[in-house]
Amino acid sequence: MSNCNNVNHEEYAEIFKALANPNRLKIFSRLATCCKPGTVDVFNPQTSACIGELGDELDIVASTVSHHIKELRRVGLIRTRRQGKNIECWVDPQIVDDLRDFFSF
Amino acid sequence: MSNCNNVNHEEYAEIFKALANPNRLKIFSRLATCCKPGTVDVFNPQTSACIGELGDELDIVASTVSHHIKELRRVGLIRTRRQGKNIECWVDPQIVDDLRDFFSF
DNA sequence: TTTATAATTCGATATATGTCGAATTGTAAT
DNA sequence: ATTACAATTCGACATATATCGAATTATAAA
Repeated sequence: MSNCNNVNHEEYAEIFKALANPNRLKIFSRLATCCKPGTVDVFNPQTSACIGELGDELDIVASTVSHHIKELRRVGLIRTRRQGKNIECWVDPQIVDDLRDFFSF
Repeated sequence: MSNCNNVNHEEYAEIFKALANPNRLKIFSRLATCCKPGTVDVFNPQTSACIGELGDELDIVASTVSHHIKELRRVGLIRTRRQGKNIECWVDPQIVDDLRDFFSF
């Protein structure tokens, strides 16, 4: 269960680049967190959010949030689906496990 | 032992930025890995390396390695000390634990 | 003291990024 | 069909970054 360097560094560098911007990191944390009031499970669907919500919470305009979401999605950190007028965003539990493993040398 | 968002996002964004470059990520992995032949412990001092070694292994000129090392050091991912003509570089075990915790939501 | 080796700093350049506002597209409600 | 709301795309700008080679500095050996 340890990394031991059998890892695609290019791919992980891309992932870390996605987490290297404070706003994107906040978005990711916001979507992954288990501490939001009203949530019980780690990856409770309740922790999902849409572009507008995220923009309001972080005080960024929608176009910028959209851009960040695209980037997080590109590297596989989050998933999205349209739900009516909104785009629902959530974190893929698998990637969090992978990242924890990355740091198990 | 879980992150739960009580975290300085600015600080971690800086750390991830340092890991966002393939060459820096390789340097970090190289220094942190437990799989190098001849090493037994996770953070065995044998896994340390100097600028020249790292440059040879990754085929980058010394000035670039030096620059990357400076950056990794700045954000606390590695430590260094001068040993004669060489600069010895190694990974601080604590930061690896911190990073694993970061992904324990 | 001179020479050799390792690392750092400096200057230059090309490339990428974050952010915004305006215009556009997609979806639902009236 | 019109209106309203949400998200995306586009264009622009300013800022940051990765990399190299040349020049410099630090340390050790002859």
